[in-house]
Amino acid sequence: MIMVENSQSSKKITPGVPEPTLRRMPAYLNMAKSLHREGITHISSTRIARDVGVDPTQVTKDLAFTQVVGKTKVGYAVIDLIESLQDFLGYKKMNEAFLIGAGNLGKALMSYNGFDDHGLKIIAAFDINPAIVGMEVNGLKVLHFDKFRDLAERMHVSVGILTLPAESAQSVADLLIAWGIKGIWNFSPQIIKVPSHVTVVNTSIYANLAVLFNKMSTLEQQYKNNLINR
Amino acid sequence: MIMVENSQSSKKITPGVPEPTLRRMPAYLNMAKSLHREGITHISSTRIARDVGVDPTQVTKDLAFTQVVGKTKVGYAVIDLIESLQDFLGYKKMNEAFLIGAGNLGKALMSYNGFDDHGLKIIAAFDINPAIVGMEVNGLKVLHFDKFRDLAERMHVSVGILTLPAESAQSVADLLIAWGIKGIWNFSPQIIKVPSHVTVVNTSIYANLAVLFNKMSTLEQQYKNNLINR
DNA sequence: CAGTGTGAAGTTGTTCACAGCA
DNA sequence: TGCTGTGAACAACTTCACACTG
Repeated sequence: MIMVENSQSSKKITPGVPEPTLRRMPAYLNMAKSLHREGITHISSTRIARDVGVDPTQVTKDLAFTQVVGKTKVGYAVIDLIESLQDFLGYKKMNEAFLIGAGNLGKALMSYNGFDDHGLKIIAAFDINPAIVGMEVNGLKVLHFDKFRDLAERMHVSVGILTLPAESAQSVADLLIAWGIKGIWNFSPQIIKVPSHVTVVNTSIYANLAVLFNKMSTLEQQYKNNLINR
Repeated sequence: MIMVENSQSSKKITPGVPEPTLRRMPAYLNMAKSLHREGITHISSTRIARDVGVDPTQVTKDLAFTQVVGKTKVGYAVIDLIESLQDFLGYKKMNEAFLIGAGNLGKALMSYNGFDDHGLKIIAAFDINPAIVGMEVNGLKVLHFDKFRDLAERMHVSVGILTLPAESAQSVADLLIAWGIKGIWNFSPQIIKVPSHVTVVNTSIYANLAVLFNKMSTLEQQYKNNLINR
């Protein structure tokens, strides 16, 4: 048995799970859950692959990260899969979050009840707009951002959700980091920079639109070319 | 001047723009816009790179897709950049969209006024929940999904936005496609499958959470290891 | 033989190195 | 010198091929 311990000079210690893998996992989990509801107990990576639309080997390799083991011929036990994935994705321990910017998107996230089962709990929301401060959304009152420091010191919150305009994203992020936040979920189009001990995930709505439009027009173009070329 | 026309047998006609590139472009645009507001007229890829947090060469290569040309020593003209990017990203022509599923997220997207400048206009919203049908959100009435077919036939809508539960995502997508939609923006955790002439972009909120949590705990782990190893 | 698991090959995207320019 | 632009090296991710297992 060969085991390479990458103990080269401090460049990269943990290889980490590939991001594409992480992005696929919720889809596997979702599928496993619906199979479970249907009473199906076992599933092969081949079938997961077909239903989710990726390569079977990919599924196998992805699942290997969760340390679930499949039985040859039978496949994976659906319950094991659900457990392993939930565990791996960190849906079991609760991460408490502050949300900054209670505009449309912010309010939507506050109203979103699906987070509870996915390891995230928004425990306070902030804004600076007087028209918004004081509003109650889904049982959560929107506080003035002034109060942030106070609360951040008392409660040990790990995640900051930024649903605010691009202009203020970086400066608010800096404050969050100074006050001890470990992860930032950034919904603004401004890509923010953070020190290496902090994690950011950028979920820009416009990035997705960009991909959608571009692919649509590429396809259209391709279709036109085909018509001409034949 | 060399110009390679990839006219090899019909395997891939258009190479297409790399998806990561597309995802970065809105950030460049955002930056260019804020420079423009500050009255800055020229910017180098080196500086864009530093501010956005990617490699300078990457920026150059990304921008090359938009056909914008930079001047040596000076950089790119900010106005050109804005124009080229907006054009490239398809923010100039309007794509009309139907939104299906007017729950929290659906309503949030309906209230989101930023789409107008980004080439997307939601012209109708549908649901089947009687408690939601008939509501008015941001000047748009939520219709019963029954009405969809009728409207889809009359109006030539290109984009469908799915903000509905995983269970119904695939079946609704199939209907949309049958009725002529060209692109689907899927917010449900169910990865949906479509014929090759239709584009899908999956924007699962949980996929992002998964990445955030995993990276956070990897970092934490790494930090602990370092403490021990030294 | 239908399925897992894995090393090797292939593909895509990123970073490096450097030529050319003002 | 500071910058664009590009071909070549590199790294990450995906797909292929196949050994193994019940």
